[in-house]
Amino acid sequence: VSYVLNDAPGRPISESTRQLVLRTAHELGHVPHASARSLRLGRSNIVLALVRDFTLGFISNTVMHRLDIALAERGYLVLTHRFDESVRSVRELFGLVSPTMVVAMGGLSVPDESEFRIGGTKFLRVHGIVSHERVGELQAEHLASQGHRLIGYALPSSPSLALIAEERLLGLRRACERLGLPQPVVTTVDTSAPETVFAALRAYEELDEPVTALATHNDEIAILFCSALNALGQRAGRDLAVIGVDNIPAARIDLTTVEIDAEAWGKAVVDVVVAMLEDREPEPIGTDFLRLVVRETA
Amino acid sequence: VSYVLNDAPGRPISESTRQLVLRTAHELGHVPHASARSLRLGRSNIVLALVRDFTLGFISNTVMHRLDIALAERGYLVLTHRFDESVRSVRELFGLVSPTMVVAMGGLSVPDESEFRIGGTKFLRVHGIVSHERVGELQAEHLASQGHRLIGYALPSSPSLALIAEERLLGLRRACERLGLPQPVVTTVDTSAPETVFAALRAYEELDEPVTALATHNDEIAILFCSALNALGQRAGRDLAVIGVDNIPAARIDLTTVEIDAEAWGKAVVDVVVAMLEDREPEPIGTDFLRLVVRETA
DNA sequence: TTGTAGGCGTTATCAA
DNA sequence: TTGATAACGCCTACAA
Repeated sequence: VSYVLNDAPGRPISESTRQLVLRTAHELGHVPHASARSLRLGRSNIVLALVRDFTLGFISNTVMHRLDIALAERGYLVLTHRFDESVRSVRELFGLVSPTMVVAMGGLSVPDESEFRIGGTKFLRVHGIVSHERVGELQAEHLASQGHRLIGYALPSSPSLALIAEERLLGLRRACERLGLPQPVVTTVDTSAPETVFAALRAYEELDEPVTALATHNDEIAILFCSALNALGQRAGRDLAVIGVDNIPAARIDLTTVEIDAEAWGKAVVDVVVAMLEDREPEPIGTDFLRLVVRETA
Repeated sequence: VSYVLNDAPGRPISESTRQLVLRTAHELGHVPHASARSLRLGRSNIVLALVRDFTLGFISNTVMHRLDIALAERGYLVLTHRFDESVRSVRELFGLVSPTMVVAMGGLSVPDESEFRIGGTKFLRVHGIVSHERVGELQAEHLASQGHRLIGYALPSSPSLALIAEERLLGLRRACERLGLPQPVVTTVDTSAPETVFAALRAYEELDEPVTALATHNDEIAILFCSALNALGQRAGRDLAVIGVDNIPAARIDLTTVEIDAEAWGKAVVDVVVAMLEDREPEPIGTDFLRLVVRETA
């Protein structure tokens, strides 16, 4: 029965038996039991993608999508879990699911990698493949090239973005130093509280040296600022330069931004994951997923 | 060993044995095996949330979050899977994971519910709890109350939104009919191709009777239109009324919208899921999760 | 080409 | 209070 249902190659099964098995299985409504299979095989074919938050954003979403398709073709199942150490420990997690591989998506700070390697489980941390410091650098370099000196920086308040946000800001700081610009004026913005956006704009105006350009953590925040400027009768690109990150669809009308090539990045992640699943040494992956997209706002 | 590790209540275990078990388990780095446990118990404690796309959006994200927290407290694990019938059949899915319950998130059109009830697996379809027709109605009613007659409607091209989009549009159509307004001018917009937004605006201008108000499928699209109007030197609320749906954070500066109360909805979903998991009859849930939020744009 | 048996890690039952 | 054992459903090595 097992040989028939699994199409075991090179096993001699008479056609009549084969049909009998298939027919009976169908009549009985038989569905193979995943847990039993996984227990016997010693692997589950489940790839567990850990995210910090389901608000994946355009980039991670594209990466997840590619991973899903590519692994489905190879017989693996990608399941996503919102992992929060304060809700459940790694041990508890493994008591509920036995993944063949764990992929920690970007932005997730993982307590200790070795905790995930229980019983030969493979582990990959996606964070680090794209250099977020370089993102901040590109923002600073572009603004400097446009003649700006004092740069405002909009940092998101969301904890799920903190890890990446710090790196981008660090890159921007370093670039400012290297380019001989003053250190940026950093303001924390809560995307669900618009007043923080207006407060940031007011704070910039009250400085002795005016902030003429604003770099934001991502496009969503940049668009918020553009809306706020409009509400004040001002305009991004004219009264204040604004540059975002990601090149999300909503940015593609007029926002200047640092594009992260989600397709290329997704492909790179897929290559590494597949190599690890097949116990091959992964190819070294490229690092150049970034591109400056100049539009109206900066 | 099992009694100790699972803190089995009412089982007489001497303290010395208990300590020995715990110490040894720790020394050996023992981690309980989820598949074996699930096989033996006949249930996995996995709740599989099926989504059409990880671009969950603000609302579904909140719902998922609440579900995750509430079920973790009760010992269940919420795993999300991007389900696409063209990639893998339900049977194949069940060959890879044996969930205790399947929750089909909004926007997912499921081929056949009974397919998911394999081996006593519970099933809930979240779609339908919020009346999306009512959403479209509220949009139309507000625009009519502001004196608008001919309404434009921006329909998203994304297939993952199609199911919900059709319902919202239907509600809007019916309301127009009821209110004695002409049928809306429907345009499909691709959020990743800004030119489709400008094309829609041009199309509205070329009509004999002018479109004075625009209802969109959601806030993200509404914001796109607001940006496009700005780029043309026009302004939402002055040159064209714009109303969205969701009340996402980015909308909270000036967008008029139909808010979906994500917290209340999330709580309702949690209540039903928990009741089903505990084999109780779920309480009938409220249906009033909608509220009109009037701001500058309409 | 088909039949049989053992074991993956767990838990529940029964005997000691 | 502890120990032994069977069984969950599946796959595979081996015998027939």
